[in-house]
Amino acid sequence: MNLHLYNTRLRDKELFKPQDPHRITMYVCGPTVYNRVHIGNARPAVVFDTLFRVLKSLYPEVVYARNITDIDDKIMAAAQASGDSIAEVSARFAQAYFDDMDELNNQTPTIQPYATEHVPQMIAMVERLVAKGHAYAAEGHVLFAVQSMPDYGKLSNRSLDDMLAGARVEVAPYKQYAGDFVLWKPSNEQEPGWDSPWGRGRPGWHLECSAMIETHLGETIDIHGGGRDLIFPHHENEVAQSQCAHDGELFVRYWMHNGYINIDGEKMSKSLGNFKMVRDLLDHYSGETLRFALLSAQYRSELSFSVDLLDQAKSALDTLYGGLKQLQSLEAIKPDNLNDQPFYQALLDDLNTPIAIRELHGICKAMLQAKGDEQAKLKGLLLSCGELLGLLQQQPEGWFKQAVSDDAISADKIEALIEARQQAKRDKDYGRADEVRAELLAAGVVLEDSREGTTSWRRE
RNA sequence: GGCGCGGUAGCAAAGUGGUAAUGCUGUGGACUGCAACUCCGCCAUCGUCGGUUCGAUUCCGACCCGCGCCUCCA
Repeated sequence: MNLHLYNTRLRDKELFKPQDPHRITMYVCGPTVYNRVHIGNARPAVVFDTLFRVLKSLYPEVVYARNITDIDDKIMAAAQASGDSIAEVSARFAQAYFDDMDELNNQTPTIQPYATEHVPQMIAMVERLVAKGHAYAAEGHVLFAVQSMPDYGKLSNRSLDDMLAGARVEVAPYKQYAGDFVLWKPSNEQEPGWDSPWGRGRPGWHLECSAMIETHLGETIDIHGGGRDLIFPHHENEVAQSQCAHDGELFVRYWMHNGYINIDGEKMSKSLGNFKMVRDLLDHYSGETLRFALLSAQYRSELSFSVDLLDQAKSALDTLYGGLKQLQSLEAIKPDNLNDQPFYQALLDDLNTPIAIRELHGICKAMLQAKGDEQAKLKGLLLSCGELLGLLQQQPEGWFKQAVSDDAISADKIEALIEARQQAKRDKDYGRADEVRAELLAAGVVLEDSREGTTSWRRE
């Protein structure tokens, strides 16, 4: 079983060879908790959760860490605006993030470290960088000297000269070189801060990840993931800090970056204001529908996000759950492994989820045509494959009857109307029967009569 | 200016040097009291122009268009 992954570091797909096949280490950049996350923030969570599942199917132990950044100027601003403390704001939005990620069927990462719980490690790392000549203190700040690292810019494939030519860099007076970035910055009395050798202050943006990776996963990790927009400066600077602190030891073996979610051809982002909050989408679509939509494109591709996309995801899931519903009473026979399955092969090829989903449909179709044990095996296969994607794990009845919005018609009322329609049908009063069906359809409920005369229902 | 990505049916999205998966939608039919579900069938020549090749959507070149990063960003 060979897993191939696209490695940003090499700009090529390559065979995944872990450092230690008994213990895989993966780190993914989590949110800065100053507000609710949008669907673009959810993409890496879903993508790397899927990778987490695949890795667990291949290796005995996978340590997956996803951080919570709970100290940041944006959190300070949010706290100021709301009147709550920084701790209250970050705790509230961290919990909101966990809730949203749960809704999307993401498994809980092995470790969810908080930046504020690793400040001593960050300070220690800065001290080491200063001692090794890679960083310098100036006016209460400590800066990383990018020119001290020959390979700086390698991950993002850019040279120092080119970067500065872009000229969006604000050159602070305390910088020795325009491209140097902040490791530590001073805090005033109103701002949160920690005592350090350079005075009371707080860490720069990139430092936390380096410190938490070192603390929990070691100097060299197998996989580091995040959105494409983090390649520079965030990940480039993480590499710089970590490798220089570790005397050049390789920091990350496989760098993985997911593409953006686009709306009308443009990147969804907070600065453009064209984002959709996960929470708001959940008012209209189930978490599983959102997850399916996010997996409908290969993770490195951009994904065109729209109401259409979500409707399509919902319909596709209806088809798959519809197949499972037909065989509800059939006991599934789970496969021992998925090794020979095209579905699995697709995922092992850099998480080709569109092909994996195609295979899901193929298995479902084959399942409905099969008989006996073969059918039970295909049902088990479909469920096992679905599990690897974090899909199809609920009862079909539950899928079809879940009410997504609060003002949906109740199940009791639906049942009552169905009984009224059954009576009308018995009376051959088809006009009345159709009336009831139209009434329910208007409320978003579709009726399905069976050959036996029973009627089941589902929400659209 | 530097670096990079992409243009495939109405929508979404794979893929391959030998005339293009899959899903959704639409549509024809079977089934149904009528529907829904299900089943059978139909619906693209892959941005443009050149080149290489027996043959290119797939390789090369040019061009057009769109998008991204260049210290807020998943």
